[in-house]
Amino acid sequence: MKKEPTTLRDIAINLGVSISTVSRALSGAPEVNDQTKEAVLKAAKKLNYEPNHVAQSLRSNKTKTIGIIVPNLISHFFSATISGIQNMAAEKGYNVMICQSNESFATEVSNVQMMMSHRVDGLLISLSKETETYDHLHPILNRGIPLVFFDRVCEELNTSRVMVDDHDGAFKATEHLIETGCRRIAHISGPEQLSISKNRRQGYLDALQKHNIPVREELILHSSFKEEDVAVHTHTLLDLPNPPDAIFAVNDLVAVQAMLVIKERGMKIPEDIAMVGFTNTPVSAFIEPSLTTVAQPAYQIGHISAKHILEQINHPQDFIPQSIVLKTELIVRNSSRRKA
Amino acid sequence: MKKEPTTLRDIAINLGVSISTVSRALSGAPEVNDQTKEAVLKAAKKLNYEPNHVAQSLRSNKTKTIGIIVPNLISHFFSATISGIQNMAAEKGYNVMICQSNESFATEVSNVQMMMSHRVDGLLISLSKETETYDHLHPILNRGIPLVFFDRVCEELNTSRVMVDDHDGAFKATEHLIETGCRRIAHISGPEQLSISKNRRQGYLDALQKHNIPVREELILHSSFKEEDVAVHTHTLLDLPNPPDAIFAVNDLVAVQAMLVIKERGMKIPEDIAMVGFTNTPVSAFIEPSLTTVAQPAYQIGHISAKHILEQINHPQDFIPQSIVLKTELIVRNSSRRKA
DNA sequence: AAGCTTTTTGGGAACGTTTCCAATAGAAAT
DNA sequence: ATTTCTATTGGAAACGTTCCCAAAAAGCTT
Repeated sequence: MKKEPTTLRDIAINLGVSISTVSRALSGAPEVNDQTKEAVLKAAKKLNYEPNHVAQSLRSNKTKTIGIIVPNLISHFFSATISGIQNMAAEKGYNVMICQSNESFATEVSNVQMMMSHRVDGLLISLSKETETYDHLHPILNRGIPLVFFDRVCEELNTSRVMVDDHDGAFKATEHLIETGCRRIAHISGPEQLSISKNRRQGYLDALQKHNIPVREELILHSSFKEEDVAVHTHTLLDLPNPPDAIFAVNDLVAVQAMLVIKERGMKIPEDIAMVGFTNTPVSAFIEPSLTTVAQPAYQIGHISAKHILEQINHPQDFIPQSIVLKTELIVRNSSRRKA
Repeated sequence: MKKEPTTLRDIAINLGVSISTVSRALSGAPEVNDQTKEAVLKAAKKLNYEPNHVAQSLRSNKTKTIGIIVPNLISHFFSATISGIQNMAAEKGYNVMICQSNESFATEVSNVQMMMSHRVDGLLISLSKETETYDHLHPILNRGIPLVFFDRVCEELNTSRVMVDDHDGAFKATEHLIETGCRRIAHISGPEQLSISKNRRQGYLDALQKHNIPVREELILHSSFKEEDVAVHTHTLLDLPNPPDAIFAVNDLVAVQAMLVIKERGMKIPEDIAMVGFTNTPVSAFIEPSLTTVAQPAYQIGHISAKHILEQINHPQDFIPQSIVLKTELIVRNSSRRKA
């Protein structure tokens, strides 16, 4: 029933040569005679030989695998990123092992441990929203395993990072709202410890400052990414004595949830209140009104992250940690189009 | 700089005991003395021991890894499925290795080979749209590696399958259109060889037949999933002398693309033409008008697929191939709401 | 024909585990 | 005191590779 896979030994016995010779023939070593090489290749095919990657990994101390840890797989941004990573990895002969932290720090810790046990050649990670300490990553660094953060990065550790210019994107978004005549611009931010929350918030603040618009603390709210949470915050904003005339949300998901509440309350977007999101999720183009947003090149982020970590894996000597910052693009749609 | 990971041998030397003892202590074997066990555990922690999963795999002939091959990672359906798989796998102590075929048969073949090389304990696959033969999967079956198809299944091989009742979903969708008064119902199908295309098409046909509506061949078009392709087909349908008053699309993506063309031509949905999709992608709820669709429990599909393959892995003796068919749910939204 | 280099091959260790089998020690039983 | 038993430990093989080193074979040179 269950047939044992063919090994080098099987081929060697079949041909009456040594295991070493078979190994050399299959790995394309130059010292092996052309005829024997041909015979080995033929026998390998006949016996359906498939190299045992596990044994190769043990022997070579390289797994040709890169680990990926993301908060979730389901949101479009992360799945697009992973798509970019996987395609680049495959191109270079690497495979990917994927874990979701489900936004839980504890799960992230055990994911990291698992990746270490698995002896991945490198680790790409986007932090969970709960992550505030980085001790769980020290073993990775101590062992010299290449580590690259993407999107939700860690600014304390001396590693490479791939991200977009969150500050600039948020700045452009906010400035755009100002230019369309909004003056009471609220910001629904994300979990405070996340780099993206901090940077986008700062971009928002700096845009206000540039245009001499005073910051009103009550217009800045931190949300977890949960739907109920966003709804509550939106109601809070709309219930203010002097409610906002625009909301800049930390991402499209939050923006969309807020829009639902606004529409439910019978208010018009953008006439009563303008909306801007972040990321350019597919939904943003289709929702009514279509959502102005800051586009992040998700696939590119993955592609570049993978490329970068592979370089670090294959040329560890000339590696210096760097922060790769990609450009965002403001996509103006109907949720912010109003006569200024 | 790069520190070598601690091995059992390191712990053994550190304590002056044998490797066997260390191994037994860490694996919780009963024969080991309580004091030595404790000492070993302490030393392991002190030296940051992390079991070498590669060595364990080689020795045990089990990788505790399940492979996943999907056409793409980026579409919501597949990422949701994978999320379900990964969470279930993690719960049972397994990890996942993921490949995208990018809808290419050649890539799928090499993905399968890679999975074999990696000695995955089981393989979950959703076929590429180009896949028409299954020779590349025979080695998997011959070696007795559990293989489970999901969503885009193979009906020729004697393996387990997890899918939704595509026929029933399509039937309900078509019947719904008929009930709202549509009589010239077109169907934009998918690649012909895909099981989902065949089954949804048949559901559509059977609903027409049940209601004595003659089938018009010119109203049934097969599309690749490419956007341009869908646009061309939609124009073709609308240009017919007797154009359709409804379109049932093989999935939401196709439906949304068709809607764009319809709106572009200045026609009203659902008044001029009603639309129904399949899958219940997030976009379908937000597009204007909101899209009536047949909901597939994507996460559940993944969860159940993983659960099933794990049972097959761990209890191969009492395994019998089965087809697990999940229910769909028709979600009526505005794209098909018209006074009948 | 003997010595030399070059080409090709084989043997065996090693990677880090697990596990079978044997060995030791002490305790219990006679 | 001798035997028998149990509890605990160590040694070594094995999983399938790769690669170092030595050995054999073949081709050159003198």
